[in-house]
Amino acid sequence: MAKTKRILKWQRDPEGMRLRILEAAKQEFAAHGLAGARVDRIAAKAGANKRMLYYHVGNKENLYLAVLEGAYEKIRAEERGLDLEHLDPPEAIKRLIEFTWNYFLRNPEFLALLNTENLQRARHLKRSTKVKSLHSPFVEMIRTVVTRGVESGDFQVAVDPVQLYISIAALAFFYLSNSATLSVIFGRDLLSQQAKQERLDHMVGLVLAALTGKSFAIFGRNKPARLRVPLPQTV
Amino acid sequence: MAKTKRILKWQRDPEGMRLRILEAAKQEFAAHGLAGARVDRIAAKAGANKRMLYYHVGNKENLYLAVLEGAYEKIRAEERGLDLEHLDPPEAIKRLIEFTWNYFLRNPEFLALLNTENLQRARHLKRSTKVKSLHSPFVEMIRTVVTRGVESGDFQVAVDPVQLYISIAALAFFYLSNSATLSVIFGRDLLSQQAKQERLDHMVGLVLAALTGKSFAIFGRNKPARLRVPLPQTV
DNA sequence: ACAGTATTTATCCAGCGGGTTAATTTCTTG
DNA sequence: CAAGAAATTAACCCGCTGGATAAATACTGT
Repeated sequence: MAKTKRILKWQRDPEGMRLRILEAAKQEFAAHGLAGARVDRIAAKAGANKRMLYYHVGNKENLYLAVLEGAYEKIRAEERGLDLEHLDPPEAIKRLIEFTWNYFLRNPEFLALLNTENLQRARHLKRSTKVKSLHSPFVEMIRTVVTRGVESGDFQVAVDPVQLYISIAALAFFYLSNSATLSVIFGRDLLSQQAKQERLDHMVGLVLAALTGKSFAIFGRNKPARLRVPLPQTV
Repeated sequence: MAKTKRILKWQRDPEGMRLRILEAAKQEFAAHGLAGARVDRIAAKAGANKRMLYYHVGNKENLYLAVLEGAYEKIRAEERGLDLEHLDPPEAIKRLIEFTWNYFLRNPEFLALLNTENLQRARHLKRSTKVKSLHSPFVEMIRTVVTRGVESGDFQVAVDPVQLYISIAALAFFYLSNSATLSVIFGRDLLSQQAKQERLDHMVGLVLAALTGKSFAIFGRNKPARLRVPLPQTV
């Protein structure tokens, strides 16, 4: 009784604390960049004390690197979960594009973190041994899919898998990462349900048309009728 | 004589000062983002005093917006200088891609500024009347080129010009903007002369193959031999 | 030459922000 | 249950940064 009757002010939970700090830091760094992020806000968001950040992770830059490494680990893990090797080549490429698109949609902080790190010219990434060992499984996957596609006659030409990987990422990444400025420039909401569906159709159509030589429109997921009207609303 | 013999401590040059401030600010904001930029560094780089920034442009945020507006004005001006309407459709698209690629290569600060502004969810762009009136001439240009291409039989399908514009920008923008992290991930220098040439060939090939249905490789600028070897260096 | 204005300089300051110190509380273990 | 280790808290420090003030200097019209 005497032992436990006292009300505890707090409980220990080092692992949980560390996770909450990293999650809060991810949000903060993604929302404000490295210089714009505020250590106090991270602490508050994590339901922690500012001192805890330094106790668990070190200083601000270490915290940032830990967040970045976590982000790469997460996407690589999900990428590994996808096995597309057994699909026929065009279908595999389509799935790959859809996965990339949906991952970026589900994890907008990932885009912001990458942009932030590129603003730093990958200064932190370079000193990370962890990230360098995380090869994307997609490059090898694309290589075998493309090879199979060429052999089966589905594809016209054997593209460099790295180039294709970058291009697929680019089509999705740029659209989402720059949706704010693009929406202002074009005066339309690029993140509406319809706009997103149109973008996905466009990306799949573009890449598969390039690979197969067959017409664009047939790859649209649904409502391909939209694509038959080439004179859309004024811009 | 008596008039001019005195050594001047400084000369007035309001326009020149303003230009130097904006140029220095562009470099600083591009290199460090909005929060990371230092007003003192901008002043030093401009060969000016910190007080001058406030005298000429107002506060830090106004300075940032002025830089952003200048960046958009500059690219729009160069875009207008290109008239592609008279070229045959595939050639016009190729030129468009080359221009975009080269502009980004020549103006890396532009990429960084856009990323910075997107991190702010276009907060500043939204309050700029100037930028909103700066429509890119490329969208209308693409629309007519695509229409002509479809009519002449060069192109398979009439794409939405906005989607195509975004895709072309994406292929170049992402590669260059993210070259730092991508170079670490892939363990190769994506900015070497050869890598840049390969990227340009790939982009032109991808887009034109998609539009025309013809094979990828034929659009390469030179050394198309590279593309015939589909099993490149290990990644 | 003189007065008034535009431009530039030197200096200051209040608050913010990352980081630190030291004390307090909880857990572990013998 | 005692005592040391681990985790957490509260309070403080101080350099830096954006911004402000006022004085000095250059230009302009009369």
